[in-house]
Amino acid sequence: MPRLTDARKELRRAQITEAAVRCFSRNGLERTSIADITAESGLSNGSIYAHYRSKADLVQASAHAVLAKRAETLGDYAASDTPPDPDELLARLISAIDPAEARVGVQTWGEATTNPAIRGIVVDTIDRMRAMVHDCVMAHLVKVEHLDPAEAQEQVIPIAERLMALYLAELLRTSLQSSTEETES
Amino acid sequence: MPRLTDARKELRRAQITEAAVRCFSRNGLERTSIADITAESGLSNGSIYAHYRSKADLVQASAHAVLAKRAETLGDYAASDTPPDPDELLARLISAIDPAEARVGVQTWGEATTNPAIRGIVVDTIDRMRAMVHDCVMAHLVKVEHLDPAEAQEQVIPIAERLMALYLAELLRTSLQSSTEETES
DNA sequence: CAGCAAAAGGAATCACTGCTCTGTTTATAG
DNA sequence: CTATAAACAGAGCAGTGATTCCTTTTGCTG
Repeated sequence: MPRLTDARKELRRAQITEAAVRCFSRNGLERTSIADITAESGLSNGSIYAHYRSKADLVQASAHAVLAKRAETLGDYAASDTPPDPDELLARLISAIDPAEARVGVQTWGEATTNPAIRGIVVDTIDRMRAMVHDCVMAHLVKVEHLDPAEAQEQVIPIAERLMALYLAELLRTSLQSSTEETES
Repeated sequence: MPRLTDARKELRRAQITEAAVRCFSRNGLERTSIADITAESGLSNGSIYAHYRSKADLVQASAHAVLAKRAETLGDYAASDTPPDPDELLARLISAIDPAEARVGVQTWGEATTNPAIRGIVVDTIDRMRAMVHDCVMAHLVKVEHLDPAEAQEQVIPIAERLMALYLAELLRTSLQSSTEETES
């Protein structure tokens, strides 16, 4: 049964979402046409539909890719066994922000307000990140600050909340800076 | 020279933007057609174009209306001569959030990432709000906490930054809650 | 290698939407 | 009250863009 091997198929899908993300970051989710993505990916109209059922499907996959990548970055820090202090963690998260991806991320927030599928992805990712930040801060309070777990439990929530808020605000700020200048990696 | 008196003209414009905001909050900026706004406002296609040059123009006016209203709410608190303590200020701002407007607000963030006109409005409003929060916190530190102005100057920036971030995060959180249930005022 | 199904290409389709245009109605100034 | 120019209604136009369909090419399996 000749068809693309799974690995190759995954590559094509990635190639398409990456092109899509570039287009989205430049022109927004809705003002990007399939033709734009066709041109950017070097593929053709029809072949995109061989990999994604519809544009909505592709937008969903792209949103997921961008947000998941962001959560993964955080996951790396969270896994470290010397938990960074909260301000340090925030600084690292902020320095890992890519402007183009920030733009698409903020676009997904806007889309999420009216599109249930995207909302699911956004809410889910934010919740997961919040939980990781929470754990990270908790670990720091206990391991580095040597707080009593019960005491740490009391302090951790507002700290995690504040970190998430500052991070989201920074994403917004980045996304609102000159959109047409910097592009490539 | 017979035409609508200025007050009446302003009323019509407001009637249109209010209808537009309701549509946007339900379906998003791009998925709302002029026909939708026509139906929602009880007016007709042609008459909308008598008041707004284009859809982009109308979107801009609606965005401005939503954001300006939000800034105005903050302005009221800032003008008070008994400056609220920062947490109190935040609580008040949050309680003044209207879900439908939060949705449109977040949509404007997404739009701002690729639309210079909207970006101008968004950046401008956020800057103005940040300045007001800054002044408000400063006033509280000096008048209520009786800090030395020089000392207050040092502390005010991170506090204002944190307040803005928590407020923006709350706007986002609100906008991501069930979009199709609650609507009316 | 050969055969074949899937993938790629790309022109054609079709629905949709922003905007314009032509009367018709209405609010205002005198 | 009347004249008038703007506001309004709503059908029509033109352009756009997602999706489909059919043909050609390609990568996989036996």
